[in-house]
Amino acid sequence: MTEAPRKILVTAALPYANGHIHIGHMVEHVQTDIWVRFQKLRGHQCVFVWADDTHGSAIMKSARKAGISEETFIQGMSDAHEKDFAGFGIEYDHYSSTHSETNRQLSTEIWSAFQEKDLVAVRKVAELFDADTGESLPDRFVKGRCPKCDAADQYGDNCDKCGATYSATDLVDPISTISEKPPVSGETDHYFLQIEQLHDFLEEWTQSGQHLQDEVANYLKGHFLGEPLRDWDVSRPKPYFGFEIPGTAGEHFWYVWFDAPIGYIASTKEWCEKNGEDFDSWWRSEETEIHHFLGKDIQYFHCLFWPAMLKTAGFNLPTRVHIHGFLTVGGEKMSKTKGTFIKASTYLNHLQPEYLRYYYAAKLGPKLDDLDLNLEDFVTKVNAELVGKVVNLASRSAKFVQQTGLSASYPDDDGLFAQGAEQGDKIAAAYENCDYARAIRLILELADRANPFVENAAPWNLRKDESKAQELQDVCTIAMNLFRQIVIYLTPVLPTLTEQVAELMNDPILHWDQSKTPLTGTPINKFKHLAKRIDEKDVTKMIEESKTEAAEEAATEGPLVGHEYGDSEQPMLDKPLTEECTIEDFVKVDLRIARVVAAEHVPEARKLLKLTLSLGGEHRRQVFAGIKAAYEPESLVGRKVVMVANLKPRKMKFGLSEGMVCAAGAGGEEIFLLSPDDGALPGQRVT
RNA sequence: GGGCCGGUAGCUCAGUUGGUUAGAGCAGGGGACUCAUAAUCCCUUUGUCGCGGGUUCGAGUCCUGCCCGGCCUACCA
Repeated sequence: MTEAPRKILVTAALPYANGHIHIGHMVEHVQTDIWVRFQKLRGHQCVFVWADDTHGSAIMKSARKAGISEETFIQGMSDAHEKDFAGFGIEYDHYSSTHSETNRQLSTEIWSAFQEKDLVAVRKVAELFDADTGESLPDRFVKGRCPKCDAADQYGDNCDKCGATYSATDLVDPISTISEKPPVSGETDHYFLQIEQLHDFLEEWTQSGQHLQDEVANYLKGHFLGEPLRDWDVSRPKPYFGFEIPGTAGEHFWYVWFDAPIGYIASTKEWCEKNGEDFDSWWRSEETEIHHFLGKDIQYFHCLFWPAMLKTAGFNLPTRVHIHGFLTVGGEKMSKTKGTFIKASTYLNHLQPEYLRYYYAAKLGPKLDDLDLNLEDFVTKVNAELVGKVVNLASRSAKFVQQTGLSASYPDDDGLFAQGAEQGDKIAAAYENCDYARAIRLILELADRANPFVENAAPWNLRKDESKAQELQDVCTIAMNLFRQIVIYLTPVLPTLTEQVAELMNDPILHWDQSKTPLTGTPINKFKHLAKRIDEKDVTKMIEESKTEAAEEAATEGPLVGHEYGDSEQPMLDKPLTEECTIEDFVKVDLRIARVVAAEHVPEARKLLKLTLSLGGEHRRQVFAGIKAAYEPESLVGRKVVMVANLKPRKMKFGLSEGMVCAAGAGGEEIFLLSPDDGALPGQRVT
């Protein structure tokens, strides 16, 4: 029952470039990947595009904290994201960034459409700015005492302690979390999209029952569509990391949520250009289905603003928006202190990606319910179902046919294989509806039928009687085919297992319909373990590592540690960190304690002093140092400094310089030599 | 306070348009097998289907009130 090939475009929510991927994100990524792999396996043209979401205040802040440019920051994060996805077998067709030229162009195009339809309004908005950087401060970037209960250290939107909500301008003794100084209030122009003009369209689109889950449609109706839609503020004043709004002379930028979803289109466009595809056939064609996967936290963006944008600019509307719930671990929100805030990379240090893919699949339904990762359940399910029932089928029958291969024709199996083939339609329907939990249940039923078959046929007994060689081969041909059928059904979830089985049975698995025809006459390769059981210790180790990571993070970037000293961030801004180096790189530089034993002016030099440094004993070095403006020679004699002792000597106009002394400072008169604490001796190495 | 979702065996859940004695897996108990990754197979215990009303010949399934849990939201998008 093969359908006509469909043309399907799929997206997952764009990961924000402000942090690493964790196992909560993976729920969505696995959900999406399974759906995409399923569609491809069914023979449809299915393309999965996505990108990093890279703009906004949070990115600026993080980049600054890291002492690097935003561009460098988002590139590094994007690389890390892609690595995590690869580790989990997420097979997208194109990964882009919202900070791309294509996205800028498309954002401009959509913006123009709003302008042409006269749907953009400009109004003054009161807001707070950082005193140093002049940045507009989102509520979460302002802290102060709650105006209601006086609790300290509260964000500008609501109070953790008493639950009061207010605006950032109401905070008592507010400070900017950027400069730690009181913010400055002011007023700037903001650009708004008047989406109320599209109210009727949105009402119809969201309530049609075609595109959204019922809960979502109800939510939108109850919260937004029951009254006039407020104008949507899509601009932020400079400085802002994002795209400048055309015609605003660099004063205004699009709010990150304006250009983020446009990244779906931009990524598609890039993919089209790379693959010689016609862009309009994907985003301006009735033939194409568009499916978005995302979490319930961002549903209103995707179900109100986004359709409004697409409608206005004349793009395809989403065929279906698939919204999922959040991940809990052990019934609770992920917690850093409990070690359940597990990064994707941390998981991969300890466990196989397919285990989590399987577990998520076994628990994912089409609703918005939260998914709970119960670690005991996780171990049990994977070991009992995946390894004990499914994989065990192969490991108990493959080796009996290793010599002979599969029978030339498929033997009578009392309709077992045919039943499995029939079940395939139900399984496919479950996948199609994102009811993976149901799909897995249906698949396990097949395994629960196959194991008793092997039990009753008892190939281990047939083996003992040479006259039953044919029967033995037949029994194993059946067992291996039942196994393979199950594996085909699990392919969207467990792509690696499928590859292993294809190799074992010498027949590639490329299409769902291969589950309808038994494989015969092929050789069977030597059996190798297809999946290890989970060792609970690995789970424990993973939790421990997560705890350690969280503790380290808290130590290095504790919220306001050190802020009482009032150290400015300027030096880091002036000279961002250079690229990371290894300890091997570092030890190449031999830093030593040295004592200044002589110092004199170099008459012809504008900046240099000539120093004679002692490394103890008879070890002397002559060094020309550019510190003339800051130090008198006589004040230096006798003091200890830090020098680069293995620097290649350099011939200068005034003589040979045999090293460098270490100093910091802005330059000119502001140069400060490093000195060791008392006790460090000349000649000792700095490590 | 409002909205949504859920409350079925110790645990995780399934129960399709209301229809006979309410099911599965795991865990527990007993047995078998020994090919397999202490896997597998057979047998087996356990339920006031959250509580109270109502509709119906008949309700886990529909209506209603309440209790409990989760998520969202509280004039913010």
